[in-house]
Amino acid sequence: MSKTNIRALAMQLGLSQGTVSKALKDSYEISAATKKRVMAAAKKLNYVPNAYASSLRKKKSKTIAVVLPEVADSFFSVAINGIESIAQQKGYHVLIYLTHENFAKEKAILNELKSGRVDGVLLSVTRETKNSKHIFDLQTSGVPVVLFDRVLEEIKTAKVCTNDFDSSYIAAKHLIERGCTKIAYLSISKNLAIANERLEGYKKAVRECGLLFEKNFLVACNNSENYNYAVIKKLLCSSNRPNGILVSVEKLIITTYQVCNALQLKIPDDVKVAGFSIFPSASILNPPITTICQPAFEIGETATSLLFKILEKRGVELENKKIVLPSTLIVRSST
Amino acid sequence: MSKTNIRALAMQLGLSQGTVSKALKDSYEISAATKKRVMAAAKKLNYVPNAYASSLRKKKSKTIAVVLPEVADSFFSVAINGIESIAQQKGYHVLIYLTHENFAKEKAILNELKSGRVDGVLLSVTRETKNSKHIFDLQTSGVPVVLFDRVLEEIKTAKVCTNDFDSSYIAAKHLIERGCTKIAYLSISKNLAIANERLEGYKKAVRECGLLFEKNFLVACNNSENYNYAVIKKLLCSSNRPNGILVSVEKLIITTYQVCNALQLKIPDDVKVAGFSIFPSASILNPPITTICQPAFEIGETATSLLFKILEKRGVELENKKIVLPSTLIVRSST
DNA sequence: TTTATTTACGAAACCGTTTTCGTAATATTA
DNA sequence: TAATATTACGAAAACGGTTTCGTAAATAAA
Repeated sequence: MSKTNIRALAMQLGLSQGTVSKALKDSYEISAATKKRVMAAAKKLNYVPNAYASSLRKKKSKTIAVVLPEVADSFFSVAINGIESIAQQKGYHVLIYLTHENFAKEKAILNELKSGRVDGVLLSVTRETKNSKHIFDLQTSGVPVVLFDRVLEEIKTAKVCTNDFDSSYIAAKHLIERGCTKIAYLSISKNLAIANERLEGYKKAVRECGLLFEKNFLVACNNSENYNYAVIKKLLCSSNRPNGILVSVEKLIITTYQVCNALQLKIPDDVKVAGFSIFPSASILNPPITTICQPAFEIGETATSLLFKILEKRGVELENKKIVLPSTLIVRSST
Repeated sequence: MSKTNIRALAMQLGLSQGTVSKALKDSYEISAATKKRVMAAAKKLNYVPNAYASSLRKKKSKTIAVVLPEVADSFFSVAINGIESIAQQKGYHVLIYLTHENFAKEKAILNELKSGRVDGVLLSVTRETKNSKHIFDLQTSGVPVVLFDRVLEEIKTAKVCTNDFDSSYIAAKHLIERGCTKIAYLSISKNLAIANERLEGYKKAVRECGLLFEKNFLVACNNSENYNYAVIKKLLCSSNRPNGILVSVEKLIITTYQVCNALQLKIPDDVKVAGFSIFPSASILNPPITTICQPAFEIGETATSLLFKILEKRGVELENKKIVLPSTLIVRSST
């Protein structure tokens, strides 16, 4: 066990605890000579201060929490990298919590985070989250929350996301320019603001261009791969088959391609496909897929930086602003 | 602020702190009536115990750390899912630290973890890690460490990994069966045990089959995409071009495909390619790639379960065993 | 030389829990 | 009824740091 606590260290040195504590923090109250002695002894005894004792007294944990739906998706993996890189650089620790798209879990986790365990929270809500009371409660308990990617407008705080409406609109337009006349839209959630933005962007493009709009072109997918496969297959087998598909979420791209392969539909000849994705393998798919590529790393970084601005009290007033980092349409041979 | 601490709660109820504390933990010392009263008041005042005060007193943090090279890779993303799912189920918190393949960082992180911040550590070492003193030090300071995927044999502890040697051997054999006579091997590290296992598996297959073995078939890649692209290109432009490639790490698969496209080399006609990967998109690549698929989720789960067995002191003696979860070769059209 | 100031440190309170131990009040047994 | 056991709670000491405040000694100013 790391038996050397500050008391033992002080004993060894013939100093008081307080003096040792101050010396280690390079306090002006302590003479240079003493500091040197203390540092040397600390190193020799391999003294590592107890994190929780310190946090308890200082009421600062040097820890943030990241709460997100899942990490299997490329987007969140990369976002975590952005978050961790800033946090590590600031000397902060990162707790990670997965909600698995389960609202009750999100609520329970946020409630637990009132325990003083973290100084701040980065949150991307579940697909089920409609109500925001649990977030508000956490905020009023004194824990700042920054929302990223899947944000909730009604919460007053900093938010970082991408231009879902515009990029969806642009992608749909692109499909239309490439000759698509019947465009289907694969969605994953009805509650999510982000999902609605994408849907509305798509709708706007379709409306503007006077395309005919079949109700069954709006395909609601869920968490079940089998279900999604079936429902996409049904879409592509229908008499009124779409000749373009806008896929609003990464993993559905794979399913879409698989269905096309199974049905021997040629992309882009029979159907053109574009999707929201940051697949590193986008360029080597068959065919390479046109993607709306989200700045995942930057979103993570930016959200974390904003949180730290609050934590470091540089500007207390930076609340309730929304930062939009643009996605980019990368055209490849699937359209 | 969450002002309600246990003292305030006790005051409100006209009880002592100790009594309230015990009541909340359903101690036998407290009458049923009092418990009920306390629970009700706690709920009403939205009392959430301070995590660090509790940890400090109990000398248990209910927290584990996951230290790994990076999370951009599919493997680690999925492993984290496995880890988090077990941890959450046990009521533990998960701290995540990325070393970015930097040994000094790994050392610093592990040293910091002597602070009592965590009860245990799950570690997958960096590509640079040769020395294991820092791990040993952490262990002797009383923090159990379980290694996963990228393990270090010399450390006495539980280890969870996959059968890198065998699966590499099998994959190389497979390439040979498919007619490859000149097989290159793309590697990423010289230190890593796991990398060496894979290399040796490959070598064994090549040797067994009496294939000619060019020194330049062993291609050492690194973290730089540009470098890797160049070096793979050089390999495929050489007069003695290989007709099979075994790719030992996921992200190099993409580079390999890109180089083949650029050089207009047909997979699998001109070169057959197989690689270690858990790409969800493996089946829709051009062409679908034959992969050695690692049980990432299970590795994460198993490592975490082992750690909890130590933490919960069920069997103190479960040290120094290595659990091998087999990978599976999934043959697709790239070979 | 006397007074004011600065320097360098120690004593002790404090952060918010948990846990040990002691003890009235009540219940049980002899 | 007296002796013993049990029940239900309170007082106080931890846990290991940090921080406030007080104060001798050293130094500077008058």
